[in-house]
Amino acid sequence: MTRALTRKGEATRARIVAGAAAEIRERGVDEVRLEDVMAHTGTSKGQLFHYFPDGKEGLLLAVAQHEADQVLIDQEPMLSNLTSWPAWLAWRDRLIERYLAQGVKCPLNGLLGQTGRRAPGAQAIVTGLMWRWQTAITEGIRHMQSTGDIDPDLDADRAAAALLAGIQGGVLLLLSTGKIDHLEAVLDLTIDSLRAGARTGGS
Amino acid sequence: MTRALTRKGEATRARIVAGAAAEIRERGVDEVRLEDVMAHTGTSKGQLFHYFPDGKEGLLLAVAQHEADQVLIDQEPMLSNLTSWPAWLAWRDRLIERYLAQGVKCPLNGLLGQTGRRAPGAQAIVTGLMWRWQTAITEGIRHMQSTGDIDPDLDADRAAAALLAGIQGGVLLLLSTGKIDHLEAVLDLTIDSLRAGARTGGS
DNA sequence: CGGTTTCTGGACTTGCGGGTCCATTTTTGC
DNA sequence: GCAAAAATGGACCCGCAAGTCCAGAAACCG
Repeated sequence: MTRALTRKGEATRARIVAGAAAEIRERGVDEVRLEDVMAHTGTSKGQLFHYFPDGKEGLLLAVAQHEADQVLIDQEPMLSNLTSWPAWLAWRDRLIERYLAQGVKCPLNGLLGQTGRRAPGAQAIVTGLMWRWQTAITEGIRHMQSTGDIDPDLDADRAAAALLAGIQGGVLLLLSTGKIDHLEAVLDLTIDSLRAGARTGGS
Repeated sequence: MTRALTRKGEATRARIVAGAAAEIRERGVDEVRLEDVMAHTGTSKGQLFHYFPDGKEGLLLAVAQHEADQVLIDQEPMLSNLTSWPAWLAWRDRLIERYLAQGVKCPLNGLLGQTGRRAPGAQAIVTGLMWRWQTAITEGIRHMQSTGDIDPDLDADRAAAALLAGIQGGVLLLLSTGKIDHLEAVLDLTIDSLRAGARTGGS
């Protein structure tokens, strides 16, 4: 049933999603009109509603999923290979570099709150993104515990939760203040803290 | 010049701001129509534009300021008295309790991104809030350093930045997932980390 | 090929909600 | 008490952008 898209159709659909995503990143969800998407992607209103029968709602949902996936892809291959301290630092550097580059034009900004309100399903997309993100961090910590680089008594899930929250807050503050300082501080201090109780262990 | 409000006028204005704030907390910025504010506060359109000549823009700005102030007030008197470990824990408990209670109905949700887009000045309000918040935390850390409860070599500003980011992210994740776990993890792990290098001193 | 489906373009409708206006009532200050 | 200023109520306007519709072009498939 989802079948019914020709080659050309699929290409157009993808073009719409990518274009809309870019437009939203640039100017914010509620500043982007369907008309803007049309202009930016060279499509007509008929096409928009052909590919997204639910209108803006559906389009926003597709964009949200697209952006959520991108957030994790941008952290690869580092995020899936947190197997040594240099690897952790490389990941840290990638995050800083990534968010410094995009500055205020953050996909999360569109996802959180804004998209969340409009599209009910967007909430699920955000939750899914956070879950995958945190899981990857947890696995990294577990691996380091298995090699003795992190205290095995540490609650990996809890530590990953705290780190993820720190990152989210750091990005949030980057959006508000324009400074990367918070994100840097969180990453550096948290990673240092993880290194602290290495094989010396204990209370 | 700002003078021109009678007793009654000031009361009405305050009623509008408080009512609009409540409405926005409940249903989100872009779900709240001027009409809703009117119904909820028992006012007419004429009044709204009488007190907020800039229309919705101005009203939103006033609401944002009101909510920003409230966020800090809700943390008092703990936030301004981080002078012992029990005090820190009391502050921690207040935060958890506060956010657990309000759950998804978070003023920040309205402030960040949403209001920020619409009202240019809202950005400044958020920045101001974060600055005041972080300053209070920094002072708490400095005080603990002066009593020897925290390693004096620690960069208080940086640590406060990280903690603030963690809190923001924790709240963000509370909004997304409905779980308080992230916020708890951040507070507990960060405070533990601050306690760690007490008077034993650094490396 | 030729019938069928999908794709594309764009004119048109519609409803919502912010903003304007002014007439009336209440308060203020002398 | 009385003019001036502020407060109130609500009818009206108006633009915008989402959504509808359909006719024609292109692509698919046997």
